[in-house]
Amino acid sequence: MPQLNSGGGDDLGANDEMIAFKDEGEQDEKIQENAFTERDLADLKSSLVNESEISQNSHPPVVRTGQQEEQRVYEDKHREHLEHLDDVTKPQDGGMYKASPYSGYPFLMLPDPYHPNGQVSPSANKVAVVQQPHGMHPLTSLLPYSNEHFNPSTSHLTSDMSQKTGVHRHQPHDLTSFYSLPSGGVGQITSSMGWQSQPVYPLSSCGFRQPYSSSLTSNSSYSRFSHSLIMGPSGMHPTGIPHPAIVPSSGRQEQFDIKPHPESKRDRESKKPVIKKPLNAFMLYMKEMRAKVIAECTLKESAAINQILGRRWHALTREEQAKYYELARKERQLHMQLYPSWSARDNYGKKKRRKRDKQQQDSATDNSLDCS
DNA sequence: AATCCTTTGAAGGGA
DNA sequence: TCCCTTCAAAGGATT
Repeated sequence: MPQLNSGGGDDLGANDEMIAFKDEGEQDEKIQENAFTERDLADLKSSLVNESEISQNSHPPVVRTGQQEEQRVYEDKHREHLEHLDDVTKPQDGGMYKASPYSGYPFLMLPDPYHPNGQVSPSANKVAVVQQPHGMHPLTSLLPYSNEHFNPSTSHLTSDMSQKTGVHRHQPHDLTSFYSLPSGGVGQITSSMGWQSQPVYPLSSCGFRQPYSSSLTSNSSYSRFSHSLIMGPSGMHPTGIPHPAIVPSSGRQEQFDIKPHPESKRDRESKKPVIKKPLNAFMLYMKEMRAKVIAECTLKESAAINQILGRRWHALTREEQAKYYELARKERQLHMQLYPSWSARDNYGKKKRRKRDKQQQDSATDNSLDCS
């Protein structure tokens, strides 16, 4: 069980996450890893025969002008919105949040305060945080997990009891303030503001898919989520903000179809939305950095991209990793508060995996990555 | 259509 | 306490 009550507030459960650093601490090792990370792209590409054939004539130039323009428009559009974020940004986070460079997705970005020489890399040191409507917590991405918990009148949020463990879960913050949305907030949330989907990076210029078009109307965007947990009487969550953590068990969000069609009771039950696991630090890092890797190395295969990201993750400094651990900790914290009875075990068996020889896989992996 | 691949970290269960 | 398994995201590849 996470140590939720270790320090109260945002200090909850921080220590355990830092344990992961112990094996990666040496600074010289970091330098070496940083050195080979420059080569990892070429290494992986060379290992991918098909990819290398495609990209042998150097990397195609990444067209960013459109993206930058969208970014500028987005920032202008939401400048006023962001001005209100100071109200909900905690002191230790002060000054860390700023507008996301990703257009069409309302990230708050965490510029890296630890970057050497004060240099800020284009995107490597920014952490995507879902932007919230006025008066909402930066981690609002996890708030509307369920209608019940999102209801401002749900007073039990401040202190909930886990139905399974009986562990008393204290609220580090007055979450009711986070849940409270401005009246009419549903209609005020534009498609460009809403985080109705997974984080989407504007990578159309480099061929990365954009599963959710920014041109979608609010209704069309929200229509991906239609379960009673998140939908109001009109087929929408009372807040109008569905969350990516809730997806129909029948498939991915983008595959979800709310069209009413005859279904058996069994089918309906089988399509109950699944409360997904909160993302860990590395997953958050991957979500942010995937687009950058794709743009840099023109790779699309996630397995190869994840290999690169895994190595880059290890190349990060402790401070850089700490940002993601902190975000992940807050995500878990909110997830636990919103779903006290949820267990990671609940989703076991949702994926049917084939058994494979792990040792054989490991040896193969070692060989393929032996390029440093 | 379903699953695999590939990464790290969290969580849970069994020994 | 340790070890193992599963899942979380992603999308092309494979079955």
